Amino acid sequence: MMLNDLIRRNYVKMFHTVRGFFQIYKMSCTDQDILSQQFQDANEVIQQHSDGRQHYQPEYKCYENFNNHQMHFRPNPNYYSAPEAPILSWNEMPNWAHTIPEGPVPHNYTSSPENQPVYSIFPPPRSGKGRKKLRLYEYLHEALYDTNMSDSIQWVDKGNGTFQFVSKNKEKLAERWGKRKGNRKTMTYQKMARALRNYSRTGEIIKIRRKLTYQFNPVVLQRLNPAHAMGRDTVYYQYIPTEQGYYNVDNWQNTYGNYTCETEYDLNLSVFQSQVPNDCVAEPS
DNA sequence: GGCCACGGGAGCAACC
DNA sequence: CGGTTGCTCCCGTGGC
Repeated sequence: MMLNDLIRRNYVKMFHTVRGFFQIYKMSCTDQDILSQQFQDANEVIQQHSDGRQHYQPEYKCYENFNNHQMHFRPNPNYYSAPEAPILSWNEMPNWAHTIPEGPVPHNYTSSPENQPVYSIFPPPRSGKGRKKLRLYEYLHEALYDTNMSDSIQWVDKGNGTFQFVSKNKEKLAERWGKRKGNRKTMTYQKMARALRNYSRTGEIIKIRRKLTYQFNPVVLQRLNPAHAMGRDTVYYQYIPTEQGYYNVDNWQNTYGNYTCETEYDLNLSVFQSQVPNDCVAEPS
């Protein structure tokens, strides 16, 4: 293999990796300055490891456009203050998913002998101001991907976000939740379930008519699970307690609360906008 | 009778 | 400093 080919491949691979990191990171980063700085750092790494990059069209063209655009992010006021996705075209967009583990990537996810090591690409949770507290549904979603918790909570249907508590160990999960929140008193399943029932009002999670079984709002699921949301034709169905079976995501908001797709529209738009490439030409900003 | 679901309502702490 | 949010805690009721 020619040395040039080797360098080129490594350069392209690095580029895809950084781009992938950026896509995930921009959805969770609350600070535009940090985002810009992180990406600049990544750029420096790329530049340090690529010589004669001018020979590597069209990747370099994409990189150049991407670099230019990250200076023109506009804050999205509707969601996490995430910067709007740069309108770019990525020919190999789905490839970057290989650099990111399947499933959710919680901040504090740790590797263990049972599960594969996972690289945390999210910024660590900020203590104090500027960082929202862990929500119960986030914790449950995290637990569903933690093999150590599989004796307490399990997916019934991962595709539509249906999960079930294991009767025998549900109290254990509740206790862990209480400890995680730093509660003085011991959390019980009953109290945790009360909080879950509150989610029915907002539509984030609904109770379905099966013992100890609940279902995530598809939009919530999508947000918690960005790696799954990208590059796939994901169709979510809603379980309707009236024996009508599963409903499409479009009908969710008609039945449950005020947690509508519109709430997350900008996020979803930015996710999908940046994954439908045709060429490497960026729109003028 | 035990388990689970449901919901009202008060309270609390962090955040805005 | 008051309002809001997201639980937390307790309780009564009802279905299976």
